[in-house]
Amino acid sequence: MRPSPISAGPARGEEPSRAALRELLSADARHVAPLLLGAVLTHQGRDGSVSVRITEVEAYLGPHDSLYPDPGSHTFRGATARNAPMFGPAGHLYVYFTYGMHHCANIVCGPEGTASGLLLRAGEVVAGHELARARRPTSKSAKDLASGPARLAKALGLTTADSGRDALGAPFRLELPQHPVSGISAGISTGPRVGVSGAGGTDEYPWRFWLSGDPTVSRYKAAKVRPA
DNA sequence: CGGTCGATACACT
DNA sequence: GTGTATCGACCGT
Repeated sequence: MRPSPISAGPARGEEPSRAALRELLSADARHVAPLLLGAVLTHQGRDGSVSVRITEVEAYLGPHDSLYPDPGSHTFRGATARNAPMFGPAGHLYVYFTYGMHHCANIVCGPEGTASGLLLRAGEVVAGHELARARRPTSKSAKDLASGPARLAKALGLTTADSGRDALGAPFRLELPQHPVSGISAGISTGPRVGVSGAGGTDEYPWRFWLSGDPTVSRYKAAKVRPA
């Protein structure tokens, strides 16, 4: 068996359509973001299937691929056991646990090793409402089912057990929208990231992307400032 | 609808 | 030991 070629391209032997999708995701996260908006992520769990149309994402950059360091990124201080999937190939999931109770999911982007990705901040449940509702009994309306990063992860049934798994293959599926070529970036807004304080949380870094006017997009809240 | 606050356990220093 | 890429309950408007 020959050693694998030195190439940042898709894995050998991958089905062409999946390889093409992975190639698209292997671009800079800030360029991938508009492609992911409107895309549908499906998770087929043992208890059923839920599909979410992604309406809001945030780019997090790796320690070496950006013009500026990104202290808001989990990869800012290098690889750890938790963030290892971020250093892997594009299209895989990085799921982390935070605040003692919430899971949040990212799609890894960029060439392998750059450790950047897109946090899935909000979406609209487009299939599997009953299961999503069962997973999130506290949601008051359909639009609340995945309107927030932890809500989205919960609705899709994602946990840290899914971190590192390929979002482009079973039991997952990722379908990009058929954007008219002329309107790829139409209806997309950008702004500062949510909940990131200090550098990377200001509008120097407008790395939050959402579908303009979409009702599932979370309202902007400035990073919490603690009293002196 | 908007602001405040407590809960919770894990990763990392 | 410290801080967290958040949520939901509660309260006032």
